[in-house]
Formats: sequence, C-alpha cells, structure tokens
Amino acid sequence: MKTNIKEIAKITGFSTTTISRYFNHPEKLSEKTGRKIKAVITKYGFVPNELARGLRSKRKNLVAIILKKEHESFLSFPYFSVFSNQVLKTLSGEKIYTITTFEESDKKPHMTYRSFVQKNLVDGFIVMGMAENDKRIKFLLDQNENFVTVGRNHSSDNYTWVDCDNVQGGFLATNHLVKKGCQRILFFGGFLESCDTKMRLQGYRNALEENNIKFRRNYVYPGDFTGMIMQNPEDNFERFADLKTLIINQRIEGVFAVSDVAAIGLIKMLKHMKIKIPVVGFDDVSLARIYEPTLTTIRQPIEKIAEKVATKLIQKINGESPQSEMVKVELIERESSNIS
Amino acid sequence: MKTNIKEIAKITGFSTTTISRYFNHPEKLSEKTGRKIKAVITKYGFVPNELARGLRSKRKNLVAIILKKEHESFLSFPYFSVFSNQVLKTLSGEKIYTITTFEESDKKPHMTYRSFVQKNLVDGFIVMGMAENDKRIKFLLDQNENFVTVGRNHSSDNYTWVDCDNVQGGFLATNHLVKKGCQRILFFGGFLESCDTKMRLQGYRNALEENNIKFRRNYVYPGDFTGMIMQNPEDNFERFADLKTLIINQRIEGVFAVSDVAAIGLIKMLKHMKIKIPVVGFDDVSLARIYEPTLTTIRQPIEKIAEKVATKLIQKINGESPQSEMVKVELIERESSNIS
DNA sequence: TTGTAGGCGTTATCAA
DNA sequence: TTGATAACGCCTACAA
Repeated sequence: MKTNIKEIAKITGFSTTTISRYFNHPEKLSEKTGRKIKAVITKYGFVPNELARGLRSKRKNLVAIILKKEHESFLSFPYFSVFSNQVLKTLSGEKIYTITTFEESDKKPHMTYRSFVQKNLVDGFIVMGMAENDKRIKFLLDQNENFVTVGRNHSSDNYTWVDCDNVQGGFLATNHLVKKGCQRILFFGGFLESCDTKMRLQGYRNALEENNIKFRRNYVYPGDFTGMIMQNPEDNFERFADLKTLIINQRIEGVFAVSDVAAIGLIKMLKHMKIKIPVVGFDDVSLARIYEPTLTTIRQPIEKIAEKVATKLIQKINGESPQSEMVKVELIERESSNIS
Repeated sequence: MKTNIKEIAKITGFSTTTISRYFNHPEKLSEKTGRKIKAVITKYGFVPNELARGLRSKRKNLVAIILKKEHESFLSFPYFSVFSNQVLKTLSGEKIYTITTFEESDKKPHMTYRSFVQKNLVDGFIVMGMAENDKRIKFLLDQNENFVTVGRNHSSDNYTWVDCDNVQGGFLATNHLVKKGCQRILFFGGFLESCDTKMRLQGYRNALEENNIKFRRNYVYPGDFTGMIMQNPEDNFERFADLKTLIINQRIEGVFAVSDVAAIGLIKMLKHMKIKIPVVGFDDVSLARIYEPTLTTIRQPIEKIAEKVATKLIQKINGESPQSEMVKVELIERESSNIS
C-alpha cells in the first residue's frame, strides 16, 4: 500500500536518485524519463515520505503558530478565526502545512519556541500578540529562525512584520466620536502591554490633541473582557462597578473600544444601564455586522494581513528577504455611533 | 546551538543509546545516569529531532484535521473555533501537535488523506462533517489509519466516533415549539447530505408525529446560509424570495434552525419582514448568548466532544480501542422562542 | 544497566 | 542525463 522511493525506482527501472529528482529538480530530467516516472507515481499515488525528506533536506514544509497560554480562548476570537483561515489557505496552496498549538504553561514564553526549534519540526513561525521587549523575537532572531510577526514593537527594524495602522485607527475612531459631539471619551479594553493597544491609545491621544481635548488618564480603562463577553455576557456586569461609576460620574459621552468584542460587551452593559452613547469598535469582524446595533468600527483587512504574513513567511523560508508592511485601516460607520 | 543526541552523548560520556533511552525508556536507566543526563539536557535545552525520531520509530506525535474545501469559511464558524481550541489544548497536553488544513481543491475528497498517509507525516486524523457513504472513512479504514470522527453515519459500527444526540436535539427543539403553540414549523438550513442534518430532521419528524402533526416536505428548507449570514447579513434577503413566500403563504408559526448561525440569519430576515415567530437554534455557541434576542437553542457540549475526540484519538494511536460515544444535548430556553 | 551496529526513506555529492 | 553512495538524527535489536 504505502510505497517508497525504492519501490518506485525498481518499478520504473530508474535509480532512487532519479525518482527523487523528479520531485526536486524535474528540470534536470529528460522529458521521456519524467513521463515514465509520472505514470508510475500516479498509478501508485506515491508521495515522498515527508519525515525522511525533512530529515535529509532540512525543508519540512511545516510552520507553526504558537498561541499564548493566556489567550486560551484566543481561538474563539473572531479575529483569529478569520486570520487563521486565510493563513491555512495561502500556505496549503504551497503545500505547506500549519501546526497550531499553545505555549506550554509552566515555562517562559519562548521556551515552547525553543523546544520547537530543537525538535527541528518546522521551517518557520508566525508570531502573534506582540509585546515590547518580546522574548520570543529575541530568541528567534538569536536562533536565526524564519518568522513573521503580526503587529510590531519599537525594535521593529530587525524582523519582518505585517501590521495595520493602529495609530491611524485609534485616531479615526476617536475623531469620529469627537465629530459626533463627544468630548469625554472612554478608551476601553486591551492590555496596555500589548503593542496594538498602545498604538491605538496613541491614536486616541492624537485625536484628542488635534481637537484640543485634554487627555485624562482615568478615561483609559484597559483589561481583557473577551472571555467575559464571549462566555457570560450577562452575569458579570456587577463586577464592573468601578466602570459604571466612571461612566456615570464622569458623564462619559462616547467610547472607543479596542476591539469589536470589547465594544459589544460594553454596549451590553450600557443597555443594561439604560445609557445611550456612541461606541466605536475595532477590527470589523463579522460580529460587527450581526450584532444589533451594528457596529461602527475600524476595519482592518484581516484576510489581507493573513495572506501577506503567510506569503512573507514562505519568502523567508525560500531565503528571500521580504519587506515589512503596514496596511491601511478604514472607518466603517454603522449604527452604534449614531445615537439619536 | 542546535544539539543532537551524539553531542549530548559525548558530553555526558554515555552512548547515544543511553541518551535515547532517557527519553523513551527512562525506567531502564539507573537513577544516577538519569540525573546526569537530565542535567546536561536541561543545560543545552536538548529535545530530540522529531523528524528523525518519527522516521525511525513511526510515532510522529502529529495529527491532522483536514477541512472540506466547501467549508472554506468553516474556520470562522463558531463551532469549529471552540472545537479546535479544545482539541489543541487536549492534544498539546500530550505533546501531540495538530496540523489543520484544507482538502486540495481539484481532487476527490479522500485524495488529500491519501497524500497525507503516503507522506507519512501524522499518526492519525480527526474527521469532521460526516456524510453517508463517506469516501474518507472507507479510505482510512482500508489503510488501517488511526482516526476518530465527529458525528457518524449509518455504517457507524466499524470506526470510532463521538457524536451528540442529534435526533433527540431535533426532537427537543421541535417539541418545544409545539408546546409554544406552533403547528406549522419550518425546518431551516443544513445540507440534507450531512448526517447531522439528517438526524436533526429525523428528530423534528419524531416530534411532529408524537404531537399528531402531519409532516410536510415543503416545510423543509435546507441550504448553507452561514457564509451569507456571517459575511453579508443584510444584503441578501432578496435572494430568498421563495423562502419569504413560503413563510407568508404557509403562515409558518415557528422555526427550528439547524444551527445557531442559521437561526440568527433567519431571525434577521424575519425582523426585516416584521414577522415575529419563535425560532430555536442548535449548538449554543457564544453568539447565541450575545445576539439579541438571545437564542433558545439545543446545547451540545462542544468542548466535551472535542476533548473526547482528542482523547480517543490518542488512545487509538497508542494501540487501544476506544469506544464510540454519544453525548447528551439539552434545550436552553432564552428569548428567541418567547415571542409575546 | 549500558553499548554496538544497522537502518528508517530521502536527498546531496560526486562520478560516469 | 543518470547512478552509486553517504549522510541526515534517531531508535531498536542484539550483545556485553
């Protein structure tokens, strides 16, 4: 049933070398030989053993996405689903397969990478959830491994990244709220350690400044609410008494949420409080169109980003040096910022 | 940087065999030897080359989930996100990694499996989206490959599956609608070739029968609306003129939708038509709690199913013969079936 | 308890 | 254009 190169060689009458060449350097074969081999290979459905091939040639046709442990529910985020979908599609088109897994719990972030590198199982990595001074980046650079990141940090000139214009996104969202007449605008959600959040916050500040509104630190309410929102949207509002107090006492007039999921969580709470103020999200995942009110949000082209990341990773694996790239974001105006 | 077993052997003064045994049969080493090896291994962060190990020992610690091409947006379905998340978690706990990919487009469904088998890259498969006479199952059985399916078909006694009680789910949903006073109940969504859909339809029929309501074939409106609903919820209602006509002319009084996503799509359309009738979904994904109205639905324990699938696959890989298993479903009553 | 030697299936090198 | 041979890094008989 399972053939190997030796058998195919015997059947065709050629050497294993020639069969191997059929797959790896077909241009070096005479047309006739190629045809003969093709016939037999097709008949037997022969595909070279990927492990042996990888062991010998170093090229494994396998890449890894290692998700952070603290993002265990990451996979259920709409963002990752869309992203991952497109990455798999692009890579499988090149016969490259993707291992998705989580960081090992009890170790330092980059230890799982270390283990993967030493295992020698993959040709490269896609790194998500960038932080300032990201240990993973340092490690992968040290090891001279192929990788492309989604998002970037300050030391972003020595590796390949793809990112959306988070600063501009934060600006557009906040400016939109100002144009809607809001002055006291809440910045909601996200980890402040996350580079994405930081940049969106910077955009928020830029918009305030441009509109001569004073930035107030206590209007920044970070945190990861996705789990709460995705799992138990209803039963956790009481845990956010301080947030309620903030909104009421400060007479918050508008909200820029760091993601669509966070935006929906907040809108749920506002509904519960019977408060109606404009909310702008970020990402434009499908939820933004499904939820009611539909979300005004900053659209980032997730699939385009995913495709670029995958393509650049392939390039790196092939020994090329792809450029980093920033993609544009866009304000999508829907119902959630049109409070009448 | 990257060490191999030979170097570790040299450093420790033991043979490569002994180092290998440390990983594969540690019980055969003296405690002292084990300690010494451990020290060096830890220091150098040595992990055996997975390819060489797999090539020699046949055990690859790698499994594959191959998604159907026609389910290209599958990954963005809430069901798969949750399922996949739990599978990865369970398997990575056993140091088994998961390759997720799509079937190759231009080939017969099982050809991608054939290619994977011949590549000899993975220890087993998780098979989703079961159909009657599923070619993939036949192929994997023929090849004596390890696999576990999510869902089952009629020839379900010669392979290992995990499934929820779809018939009971269909019954509970439909019966609930009848108790709410509905007689003319629409069965909405799904592929009729899909085993899941078939069984849910069977449950629907059972409930009608038990309540002495005549089954009417034209009340079954199948189809895959997820793409439409997830991508463009608003702009496609016009394409369903026949559905509208059906609902109006037949004075449909309630809807059992084959999934939560389908349910939401239909509710969107009903809202658009200014019709208020009870709708029951299936799955109980997070959307069911986020959407408004919140969905009455049949909860299937997706994470439990995923964990069972992963565990059984590990067992198969280890040479055991795990039993197939059906898990219970449960009616979760929320707003969408309480139309006042 | 530990070591020696051969081979897993492929590809790269070198020679013809 | 094709072939013989060694090597990739590890594991498993078998031997000691």
